[in-house]
Amino acid sequence: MNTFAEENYLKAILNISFNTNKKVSTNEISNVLKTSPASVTDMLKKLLEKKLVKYEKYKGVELSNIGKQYAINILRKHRLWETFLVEHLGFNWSEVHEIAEELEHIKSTKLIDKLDTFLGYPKFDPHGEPIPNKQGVIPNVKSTSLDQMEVGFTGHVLGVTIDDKLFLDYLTKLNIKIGTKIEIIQIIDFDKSLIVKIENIQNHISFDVAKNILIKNI
Amino acid sequence: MNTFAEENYLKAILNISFNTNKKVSTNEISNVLKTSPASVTDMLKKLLEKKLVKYEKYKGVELSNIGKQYAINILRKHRLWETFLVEHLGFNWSEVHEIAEELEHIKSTKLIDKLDTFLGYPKFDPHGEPIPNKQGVIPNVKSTSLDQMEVGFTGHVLGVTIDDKLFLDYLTKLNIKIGTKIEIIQIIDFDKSLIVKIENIQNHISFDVAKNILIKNI
DNA sequence: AATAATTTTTAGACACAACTAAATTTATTT
DNA sequence: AAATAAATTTAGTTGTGTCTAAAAATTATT
Repeated sequence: MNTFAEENYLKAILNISFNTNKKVSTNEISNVLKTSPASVTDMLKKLLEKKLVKYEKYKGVELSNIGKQYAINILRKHRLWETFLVEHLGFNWSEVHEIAEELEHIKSTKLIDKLDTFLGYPKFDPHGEPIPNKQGVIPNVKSTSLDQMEVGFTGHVLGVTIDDKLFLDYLTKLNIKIGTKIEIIQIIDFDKSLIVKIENIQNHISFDVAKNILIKNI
Repeated sequence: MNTFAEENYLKAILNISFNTNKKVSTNEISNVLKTSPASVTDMLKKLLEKKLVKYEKYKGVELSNIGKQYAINILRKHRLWETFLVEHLGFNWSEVHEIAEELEHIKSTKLIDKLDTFLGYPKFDPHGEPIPNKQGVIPNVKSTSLDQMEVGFTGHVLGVTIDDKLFLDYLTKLNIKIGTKIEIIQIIDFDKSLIVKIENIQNHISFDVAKNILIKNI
């Protein structure tokens, strides 16, 4: 079995390379995990030793097949617990990340499978992120971030791509949640910020916010 | 905040001294936690430093008020999680201990209070053990272990005092669970073992087993 | 292509929590 | 009361996972 620290490194590597599939740099990992680059190098050696990553000095890392399996399993646990916290314990979507960061390290496979059953095999977590199934298969939906769309576009929020309290609380204040209908009224050329209509109220949101909101891609 | 290891020591000290209220020895702790006595001494020094225990070299330990609060809170978390696992996820009472040993270290107070609410503020866990409330108050029921009773006694099982898989699986095989009616038919003088009637079937149980079964004390 | 800047790794330390072996203290016998 | 036994503590190591400072490798710039 792996330690918490090892699991957090695997998860970080998976997250960083999720869309790009490119090798991950030492610095990127140290930024995500808020540790020193030296610590990252130390850990990468350990993970290489355990054959959880493919790693060459100065050349970056990627997950091995086994490492990826582990990482996806942690993601599965994280997202199932988040679903439980929101749907059954009454947490709101901005509060659950930190708690799930701890719960995701609970080892029992039987536990997570029973939790999955209890929750009714959900495919998406409270942030719209896909939940890997027992076999590690991640449901995929074609989605696009809001910043890619043009003036006049109308669609519904599918999910968000970051799980940060400040961000989620801000969205909540804007009345944006999963399923919310959004219409793009105007795009400001200068900073690419957007004026959008949500529940018949106009709001001005930054490019950075739009980039982290996913909408259905027809 | 305290580490997992510290929390396990606090819990062990609480468990060992629960009924007696006497000081706990280094050896007792090392037996419970399956570590060396030397490790226990090291940790006791650390806990003393943090004012979580009262400890004098060679004289044994006891919990300080703060230490006791922490320990009771861990007990509360352990037992609430066990209740969740049995009542909502469909585990049986012999499977939940190991998992709860991990879950009890999840930090969030809000989580445990919401779990408590979700479960309906249970007073006893699946083994009949009392669950401390948010204030750390432990419900007390007057109970006696089965070995204290005499031939002819009839009563109902209130709970068990150890949370060991082998023991609980054995009880399950004997058809003993919480609420089960037990009648003492005979006590063997030689080894203090008991012949008991459970669901109209006679069984022979050892003194050791009887000692760990609690029955109502009228 | 040489130099500068950046990134990454190595070297050396440290805190935590465990260990074994040896020394010390306390308890029990004789 | 002295000798023996048992329990406990100290001393010295080890494995994780982190750190800082310095060295080495890679990338970017002139």
